[in-house]
Amino acid sequence: MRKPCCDKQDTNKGAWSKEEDQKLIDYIRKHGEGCWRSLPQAAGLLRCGKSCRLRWINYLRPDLKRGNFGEDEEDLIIKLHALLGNRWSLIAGRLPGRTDNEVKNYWNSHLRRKLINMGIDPNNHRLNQNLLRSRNSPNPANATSSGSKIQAKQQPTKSRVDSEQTSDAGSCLEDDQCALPDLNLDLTMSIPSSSIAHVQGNPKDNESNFLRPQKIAPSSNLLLSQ
DNA sequence: AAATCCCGCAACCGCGATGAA
DNA sequence: GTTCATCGCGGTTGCGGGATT
Repeated sequence: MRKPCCDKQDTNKGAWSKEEDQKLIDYIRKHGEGCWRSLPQAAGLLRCGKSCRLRWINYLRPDLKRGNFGEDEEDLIIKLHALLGNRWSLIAGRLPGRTDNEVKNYWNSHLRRKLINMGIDPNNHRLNQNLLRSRNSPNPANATSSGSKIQAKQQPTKSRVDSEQTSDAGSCLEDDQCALPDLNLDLTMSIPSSSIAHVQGNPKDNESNFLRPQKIAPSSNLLLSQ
């Protein structure tokens, strides 16, 4: 049994009711986001602040797109994952109306399997060595990728046992044998003018800023060319 | 029709980062 | 420089419902 995230005994857990949703929406409409710690009490909710924040960000925000991912979105996620690894918030930041949780779930439930069926290791985006070998072997039956559902079912169920979950995808870009050789992942950012002075003063900050998604201004221009 | 399996999604938890005192 | 409170992220879990047996 998991330990509760909040010490308080009188906080609700689990699925949100419509009333709770409405309270949260009403409160944020009036007062805006922020100060999640004190929000539940102020809004009359028996929830911890963390839970409120998550509910708002992942489900209630008015600018959320929801619905199925388009092919262009799928492509973008795959490319960004190849470059960034499991930095879901950073990836979601390039997909308007999508949340990190949504992108993460979609990756784990759809895209991972899709790549596997294509013979690509979803962790490092390289062609699966076993598949490469079997493709070279005289028995073509080994190389087939049909029957995707059956193949998927042979995978250990998601992360529950799956140590593959952790990704070193970012490193594949340094490798000549990356599975996506035609991919030009020229992911560059234009630094907001207000922060240029800081960066110029300390060139090493370029890297650290890039790896710190929450520090990237929403207006940052992350260019992805192909 | 009932039982079981499996998938997708919402929500929770732990932990690192950050900023204020 | 240290401590503490809070926020935000990524990993993980659990439930509901559809698919399969």
